[in-house]
Amino acid sequence: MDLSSRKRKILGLLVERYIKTAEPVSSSEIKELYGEEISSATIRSELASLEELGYLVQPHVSAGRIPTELAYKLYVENVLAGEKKEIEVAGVRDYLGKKIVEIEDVVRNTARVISDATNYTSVIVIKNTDEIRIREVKIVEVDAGKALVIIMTDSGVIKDNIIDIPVNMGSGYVGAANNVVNDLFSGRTLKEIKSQNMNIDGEMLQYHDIFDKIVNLLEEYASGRQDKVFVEGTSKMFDHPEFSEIGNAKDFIKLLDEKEKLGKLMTTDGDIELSVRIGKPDGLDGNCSMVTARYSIGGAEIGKAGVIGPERMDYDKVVSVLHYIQKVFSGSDDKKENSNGEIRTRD
Amino acid sequence: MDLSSRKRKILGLLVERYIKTAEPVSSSEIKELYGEEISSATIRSELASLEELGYLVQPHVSAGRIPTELAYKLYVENVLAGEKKEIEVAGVRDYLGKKIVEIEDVVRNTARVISDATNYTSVIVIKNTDEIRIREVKIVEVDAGKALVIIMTDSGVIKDNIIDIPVNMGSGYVGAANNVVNDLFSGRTLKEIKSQNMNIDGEMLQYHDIFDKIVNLLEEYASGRQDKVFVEGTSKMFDHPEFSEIGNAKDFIKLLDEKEKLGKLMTTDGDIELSVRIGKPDGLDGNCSMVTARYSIGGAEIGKAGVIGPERMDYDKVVSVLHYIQKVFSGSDDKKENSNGEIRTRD
DNA sequence: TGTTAGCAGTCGAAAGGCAAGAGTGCTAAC
DNA sequence: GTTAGCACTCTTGCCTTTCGACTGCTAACA
Repeated sequence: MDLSSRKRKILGLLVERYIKTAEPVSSSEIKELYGEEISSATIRSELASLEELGYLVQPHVSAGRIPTELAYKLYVENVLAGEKKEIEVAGVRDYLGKKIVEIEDVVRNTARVISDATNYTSVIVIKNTDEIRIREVKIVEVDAGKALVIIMTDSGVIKDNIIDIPVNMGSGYVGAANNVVNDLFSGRTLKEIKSQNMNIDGEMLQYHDIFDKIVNLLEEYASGRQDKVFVEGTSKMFDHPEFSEIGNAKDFIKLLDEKEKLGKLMTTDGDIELSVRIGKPDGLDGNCSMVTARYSIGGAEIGKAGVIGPERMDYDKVVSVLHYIQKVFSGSDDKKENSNGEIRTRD
Repeated sequence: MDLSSRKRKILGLLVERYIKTAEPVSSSEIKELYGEEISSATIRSELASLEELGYLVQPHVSAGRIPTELAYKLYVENVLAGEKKEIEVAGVRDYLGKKIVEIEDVVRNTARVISDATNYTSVIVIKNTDEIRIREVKIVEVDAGKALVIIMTDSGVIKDNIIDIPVNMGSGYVGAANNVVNDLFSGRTLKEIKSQNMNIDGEMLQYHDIFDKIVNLLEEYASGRQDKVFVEGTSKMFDHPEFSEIGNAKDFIKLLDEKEKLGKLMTTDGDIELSVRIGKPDGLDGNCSMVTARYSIGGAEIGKAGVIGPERMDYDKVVSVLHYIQKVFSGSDDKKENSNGEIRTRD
């Protein structure tokens, strides 16, 4: 099943060429690219053999070859195994100056930067995971029987939500609840909170209700039902010829339109640092591909950032950009001290 | 310049027919629709006359006629002048049960409902106007020198923002600032606050800085730079044949992609209850039309809700749906009491 | 003067045919 | 195992023809 080194070289050249031109690649084109002396006839016989092995197809008999999913996967393996290209993406580091910023603004801007740098549509999902570390919880009464719960983490304010609280409990009630809840939650992740099975007794019992509601809120985030999905650069897809056919364009936009489905798709690959998914077998319709990377800000895991585009995608560039974003936002190449978050990088 | 009643009738039938079929309408088709006995030759001469007047064009000599912008505008005038169709849109009233909900969730869902009911792409912009009445402002310290400002209004929590505060001011500082700020802001609109020229003196002087920052925040909202734009049902555009040409589709998606521009476009028509804009002269490219309506929740003006689609749009339906949404959300047909917001309706 | 039937004329869309070009597979020779 | 040469296939573009849909015009009629 292993390919000869010549086959590998030819296949690699063909994939790269096709990524660039979106046209079937002929034997004579490869001859040009090959470097050493070799005849097109030899290449033709290699191409025929690669086709037999399932790496290539011919749209029709008098056309060149185009790569199959299998070929892309092999190509991507090589990209991931090799050194990442060093890419500097303008405008990213500006966000790192301020430590506390509204997380959604950072995310929206990150998405835009990724889209502009890669020229593909980018998607970021804020996964409300139970790995996020809570810095502080604030309960603020906003109306009779209603309170706003604000959950602050290392990476900013995640979300605010309204909960019901008991009425007629006196003016000190909310303040006291605040203290109790913070004793229990501050500095912990939801995972820890759930696994720790806190003991609530004596005076604390009266806040049991609020405690439960906050855990419920946190779990609601963690369940993924509330994942927030940000899409930027939708119109970039039109720059790629596969979407000049109206049917493909429609499928693509539909995918982006259904935010929940898209969010799920982004997160189904689990905890992989950087994952590349190609075509139908990976749950993507209409010969699309998706490259996603873990997305952390200053050590706190936020969710996934990624790119979605045609199967014929510039994987090398996309992987490099995402890798760079990952590196910068994780804070690992920054002198900034990070108190309590783990830092994860690839290298 | 006034049209004969027969011309008006023919033009009306033609526009409606074209809205339905997206095909040029022939004289014999109109003959069928006309009801009374009339020959196609007569209609042809009327059509020729309407073309001369600028209401119709012929794609080519052996085709039927299609309406021009002028014809649509006349048609829309009639739609707006006539009785609104009574339309009941499923799923809207569910949101009105709870009074305080996160405003963004309501908006997102409203947008989806509008899109589903009309079968066009819908856009809602939350205009951070200075007409929004502030219920309460909460300042919460989140970090040394950083505080989270939460602005609550009748229609929910609008937004939270981080501001810098003086360091080393003692633990009571933020609490006291809260009281001062609320004395000044609660129950007022930004407009009132700005026009009132509050006098800040004595003890209050030390909070001057915070006061200014909050006013700045509010003004930033009001300036419109921070308008939030929600788009739903992007893929619906593909259901309409004008977007089966890739160029048009691209223009349309680009328009939706540039959220700031889109937001501005939505709000440039000022304070009109329900506005219809058709084609280039109204700032829209690629024969698009846009119908927007004032969008209030329980008396508090939120922004604009609208629909964007091809020039050949079912204006009658769209206007009815938006009118219904407006009516329901304004709270005017609901028994729910509304304490301090003005209620505005059309009828 | 307005309305109508009839007819010639125009133009687009679809279908068919032809030529050019691109690229392959095969074969035979090295 | 590699290569040159050649026949073969299939797409693409272009042109022509045909068909059909509508119109505008004209002449007759109320």
